[in-house]
Amino acid sequence: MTGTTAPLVLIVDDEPAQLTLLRHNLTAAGFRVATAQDGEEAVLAVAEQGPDVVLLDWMLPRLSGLEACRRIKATPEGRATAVIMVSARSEERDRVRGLDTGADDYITKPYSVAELVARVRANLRRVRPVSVGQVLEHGDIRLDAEAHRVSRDGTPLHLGPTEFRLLAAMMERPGKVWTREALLDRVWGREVYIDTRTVDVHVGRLRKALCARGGADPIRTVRGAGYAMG
Amino acid sequence: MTGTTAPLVLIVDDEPAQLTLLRHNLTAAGFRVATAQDGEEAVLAVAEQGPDVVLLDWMLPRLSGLEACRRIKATPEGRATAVIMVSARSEERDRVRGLDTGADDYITKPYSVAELVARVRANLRRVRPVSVGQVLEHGDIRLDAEAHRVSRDGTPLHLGPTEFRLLAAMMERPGKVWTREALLDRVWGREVYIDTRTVDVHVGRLRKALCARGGADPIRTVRGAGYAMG
DNA sequence: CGATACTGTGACAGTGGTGTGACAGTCGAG
DNA sequence: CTCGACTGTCACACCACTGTCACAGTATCG
Repeated sequence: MTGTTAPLVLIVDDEPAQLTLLRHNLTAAGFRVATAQDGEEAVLAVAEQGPDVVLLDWMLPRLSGLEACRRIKATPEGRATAVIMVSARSEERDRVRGLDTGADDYITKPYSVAELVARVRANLRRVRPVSVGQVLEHGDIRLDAEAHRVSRDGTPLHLGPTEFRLLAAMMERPGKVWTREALLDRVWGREVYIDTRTVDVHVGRLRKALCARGGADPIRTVRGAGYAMG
Repeated sequence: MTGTTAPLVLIVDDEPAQLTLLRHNLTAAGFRVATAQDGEEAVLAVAEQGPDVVLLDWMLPRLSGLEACRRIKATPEGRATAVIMVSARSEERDRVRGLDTGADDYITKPYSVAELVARVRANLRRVRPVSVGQVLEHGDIRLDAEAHRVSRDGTPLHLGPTEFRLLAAMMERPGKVWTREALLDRVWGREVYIDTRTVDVHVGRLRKALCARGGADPIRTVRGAGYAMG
C-alpha cells in the first residue's frame, strides 16, 4: 500500500479460466495479482494481503459475492480497499443492492478488458491517490504520474525516482506542511529506518532540479515543522 | 465538506429541465445541491464550493465534460471530490476515456433515479472520510493549521514556531484567559523548566508581528492572571 | 503621593534547525 | 568487468530563533 510497489489486485472467481484470463491482463497492465476461489478465501486474503482493489464475482461457492463484500467492508483493511462487483446480472436492482452493500463499483459481464482495466485504475486512484494516471499541476509545474514526467513552464525536467515521489506527494496537497516523518512514511515507505535529515538532502536536490532553468523556489521551508508546496 | 452539514452535490448540465429534475430528486434524498450550466462554471464551482460529488454531463457548452473533468482533477479540491460522468453515449471507448481522465464513476442515460442516488451514495462513502485542514479565524486574523500559515486582513504574516503555536492555542479558545503556566504547558510542553516571564516576551513578539502592518492589538493582557484573545 | 507589584521590551549570547558540498555504497546497463 | 546514476550519511557553516536579563513603563493600593 505504499507508493513504491505496484498496486495489488485481488481476483475472486471460481472459474479457473476466468482467473487465468484476468491475471494475465492485469499483470500486463502493470498490477500485482492475487487470487481467491471462493468468498471465504476472499475475506481472508483481504485481511492478510491488504490488496488495493478487489474484483469480486457475484456468484461464488461457500459465500456469495454480496455477503463476502459485506464482510470485507466490515474490516479496517476492507474499508481501505476498493471492491468492484463483477456479475452477469445487469438488472438495476442488483446494481443498487451491490452498491448499497458497500461495493465501490459494479461491472457486468460481458465486459471488455479495456473497460475492466480502466475501472480498476479509476478505483485505484481513490485508494492510492497519486500512483495512478493523474496529472497534477501547480503553477507552471506539471507532473504526469502515469508517464512519470515532470515539466516546468513546458520544459521537461529530469528527476530521480525519490525526487519524483517527493514532488508528487507535495503536489497532491499544495500548501500542506509535511513533517519530515510524514514524508519518510509517504515517500520512502512505512517501515524504513532513515535519518530525517535525508529528507532535507532530497528536498535540496529537488529544489535544484526545479530551479535549474530559473524560476522561483516552489518549495517552502517551515522552520520547526517541515516543507510545503507554494 | 465538514462533517455536520449535508453532503453537497454539484450538478452540471446545460439543460434547465435536467437541472430541475436532478435538483428535486437529490434534494429529496437529503443532499444539498449546487448547479452549473457549463464546463467553466463547473471548474470554478468546484474550486469555490468544494462539493463532495459532481454530476458532470458529457456534452457541455464552452468546455466539454471530459476537459472539465481533467481540470477539476488537477486541483486539490477536485481530487477530494468524486466526479460522476453522465452521458447518453454508452459505447465502451467513451467510458474508458471518461474513467481515464480521472472520473470516479460513469452513468449512462437513461438512468433510473434509484440507481443515480445509489451511485452518489456509493461515491460519497469514499469521499467523505477525507478530513480537511482546520482553519481558525478571529476577526481579520486567519490561521491555517495544516499549511502553517497566518494572515491578517489578507496579508500573510511570518511567525516563528513558538509564536505560531502560541497564537494557535489562544485562537482555539477566544476569550479564554490563559495563565502563563497554562501557556507554558500548552505551547512549550509539560516538563519544561522555563521562566514564566519568557511567555511575556513571546506574547510581545507575537503582538509586534500581528500589528506590524497596523491594526488593533488582538491580545488582551489580564493583569495578575495572564493573556487572552479578543 | 509614594511604595509596590506587575508588565512591556530592547539587547544579547547560545542553541539548534537548516542548506549544502563531499563521499562512499548500491544497483543496473552496457 | 567498468561506468554512470542514484542513494543515504556526514560535517561544516550559517543564521533564525530562543530564553534570559535589565530597565522602563504602568496599574494598584495604603
